[in-house]
Amino acid sequence: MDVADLPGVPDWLPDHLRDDGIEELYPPQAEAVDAGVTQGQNIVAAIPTASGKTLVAELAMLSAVARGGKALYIVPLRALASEKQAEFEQFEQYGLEIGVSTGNYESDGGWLGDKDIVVATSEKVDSLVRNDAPWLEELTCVVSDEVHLVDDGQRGPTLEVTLAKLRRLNPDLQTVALSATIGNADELATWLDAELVDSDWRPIELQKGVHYGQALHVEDGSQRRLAVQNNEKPTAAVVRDTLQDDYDEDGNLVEAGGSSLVFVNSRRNAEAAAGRLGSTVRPHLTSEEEAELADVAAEIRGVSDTETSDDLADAVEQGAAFHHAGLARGHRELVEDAFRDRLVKVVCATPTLAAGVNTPSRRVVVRDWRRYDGTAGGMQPLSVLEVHQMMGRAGRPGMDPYGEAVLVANSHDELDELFERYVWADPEPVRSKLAAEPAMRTHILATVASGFARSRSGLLEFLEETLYASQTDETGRLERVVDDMLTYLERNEFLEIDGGDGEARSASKSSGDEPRDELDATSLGHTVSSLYLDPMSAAEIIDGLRDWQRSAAESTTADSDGGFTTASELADEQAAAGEADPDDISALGLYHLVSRTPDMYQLYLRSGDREEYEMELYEREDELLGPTPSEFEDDRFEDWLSALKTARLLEDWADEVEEDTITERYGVGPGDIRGKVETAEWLLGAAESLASEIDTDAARAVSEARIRVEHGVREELVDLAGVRGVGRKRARRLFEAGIGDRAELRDAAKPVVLAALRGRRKTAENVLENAGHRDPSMEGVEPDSDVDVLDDDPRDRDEDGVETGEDQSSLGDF
DNA sequence: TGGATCTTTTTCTAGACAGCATGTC
DNA sequence: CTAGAAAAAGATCCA
Repeated sequence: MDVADLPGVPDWLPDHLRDDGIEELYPPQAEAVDAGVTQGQNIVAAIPTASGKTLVAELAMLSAVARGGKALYIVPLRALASEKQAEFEQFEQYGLEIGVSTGNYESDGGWLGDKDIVVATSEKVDSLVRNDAPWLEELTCVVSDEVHLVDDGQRGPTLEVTLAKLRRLNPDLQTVALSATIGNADELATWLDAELVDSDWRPIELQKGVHYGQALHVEDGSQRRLAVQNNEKPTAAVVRDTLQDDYDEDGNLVEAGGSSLVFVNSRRNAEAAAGRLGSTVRPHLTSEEEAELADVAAEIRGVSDTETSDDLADAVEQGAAFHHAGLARGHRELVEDAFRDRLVKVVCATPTLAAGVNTPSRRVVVRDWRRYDGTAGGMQPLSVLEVHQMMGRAGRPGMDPYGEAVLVANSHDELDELFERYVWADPEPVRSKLAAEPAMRTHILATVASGFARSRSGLLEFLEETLYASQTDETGRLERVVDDMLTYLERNEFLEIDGGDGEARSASKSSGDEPRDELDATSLGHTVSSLYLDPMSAAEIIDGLRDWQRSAAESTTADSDGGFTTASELADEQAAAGEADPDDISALGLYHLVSRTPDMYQLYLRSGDREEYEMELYEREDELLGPTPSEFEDDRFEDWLSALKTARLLEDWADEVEEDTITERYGVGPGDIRGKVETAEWLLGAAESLASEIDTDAARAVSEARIRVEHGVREELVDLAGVRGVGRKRARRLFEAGIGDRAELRDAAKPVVLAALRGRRKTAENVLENAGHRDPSMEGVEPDSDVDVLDDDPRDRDEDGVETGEDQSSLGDF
């Protein structure tokens, strides 16, 4: 189909596409147009990655906007939100406004309601629905990218429920769902009342195969010699083969040496493989490449001063790299960019890269096809869909003649099994996971709190609009889970279930069969829902805070009857007893409280950790909020300990412990620290709201603990670190120079400030300006030479900030 | 005695969304 | 109930 023949799109689009070199639509795209994407028709497009899904979405959104509407593009990852934003910004020249909204980032320049196209994560959209964003009603088109993720147990239900809510909010909403090729795309189409475009057409051919012994067995039945040299591992042989230039029968260069993407099943394996493959790659590098790689390596070392950072830089110098979630954001971006620029020849990655941003490669090697799964008790094979997603990264459009995806077999039996299991196999069908309890807990509360359902029957009626309902005939299970969760939510004072009296009964349609029918969220329930907390997390936090309040009140009055059951009873007693002192809450207690909620992904206990943290627990038990579970309640006790480990990491961070010390002490990567800190920040923010809602005196302490993790500083730096441009390092340097807070910074002698900031004039001016200094100019100011500039690890410093020296600090090791 | 190399035992395991109000070194 | 790569520890050999 010629781009001139597109119905319903803006006038400028055909020319714009031609300028991009697009004259004709790909077959699946044409199919989508025939099915009516540009005319408001609902579409499910199940087509491979890189076969032009984005254009299908753009056609739908641009034609919707051309009709005076507004479009929403839902992505599964924040990183994809920014990738799509960059892509859609090409339309700004035609007067369209693009907005982005994710948890950590919201595009500036006006309200989202004024944008024509908004890009957001599914959770963010859910949150917008819960908080009643008025512009959602103006939507005329929603695109859901990677919609096969409704199959995901944790996050799938959110997408499913959110789509159902958006469609109920606006019955005329055009829904475009983009999916990988899956077994049951027709079921998705039925659910969404959509036309189905199901195709495995690709713009570049993808050849799948399995390597075994000295040969690569290709899916068309052919074999190619691919020899493994002396001490080499099969993966290295495949990578080496990819690096070699390809010639055709006449000796013409067909394809210069290409890059490989190797998928493995653990971070450690990724790092080890990258280190080893460096020696495979190095001989193939030109000297210019080596020089450029050295620059990238230097940048990597600059991102963070940790072992991970060093290891990555060492590998990159050799033209190899690893990629996993323990990397800092900066690391990831540097690796992705260097790989796209073809500077780095091999990336060894965990699944981060299969689901993440677009990083195609000439060849993909799926080295490990099983992955450890504790809940299943051992190694589990990857799903066909997942392996196909990895393999789909092979072949860069317009650059490679074809892509190759290679699985690695270690025995003849495995060779056969891999062909059966992955090469020939179709992806498994996508199944809704909505009926799982954790998902129901959250979404029932949200659905009631935001008014989508006001009764049990209304709730069930709403749930009928989900994929789950369309996939099951067995309604009993859903009803059972709903009732269990309603009971749970009522018991925790998030919901009220009424209707036992005659009035409510006659109002409900079901005329008495269901005596308790009417549902209403309590004020607490509304708070929990709009904070986006799992109700179980909220309950844990509330219990912890109340427990503290109770024991604090008990310690201020000699007698107490204990046994408070409600917040108001507690408040009465506390009024009689006098205020509880928020200073008795230790930061560790609060970090532990949020670390043990289901919203925090806890650290893993390794061998030896158990004893270590049992000791720690014994020493600091009184700082923790709530009763320690008995050692005989195995699971709960284990959780308690790993929450303690997580809390200790947060405490270290808030005690200004160096990044590399933390990564070493807890066996995590720099990216994990950020992740934990970010989650803790969010949960403590939520805890702060809950603390004032339930009327405890803890809010101030929670707020301080939050600010301390946010900036990674001790108590005395909280005020300074709040100044824009001042983080944990600069705040500490200013403090050591005698500047204790924001006010003192405003009045401080400029030479002292300049010296404390290590002579950086620009930085000093910025800092002074942000602190509200009348005349921040540093012109002609010389750093005060009496100021000692700290450059050391705070561990080596005692309370007064005096250097204690090596020998003394090493005593602490015993 | 030291070290290089080979062999056995032990260890350890993917990912990442959200509030709110604005910005690290 | 299930695996397997890599790190750590142990064993062997030779100068």
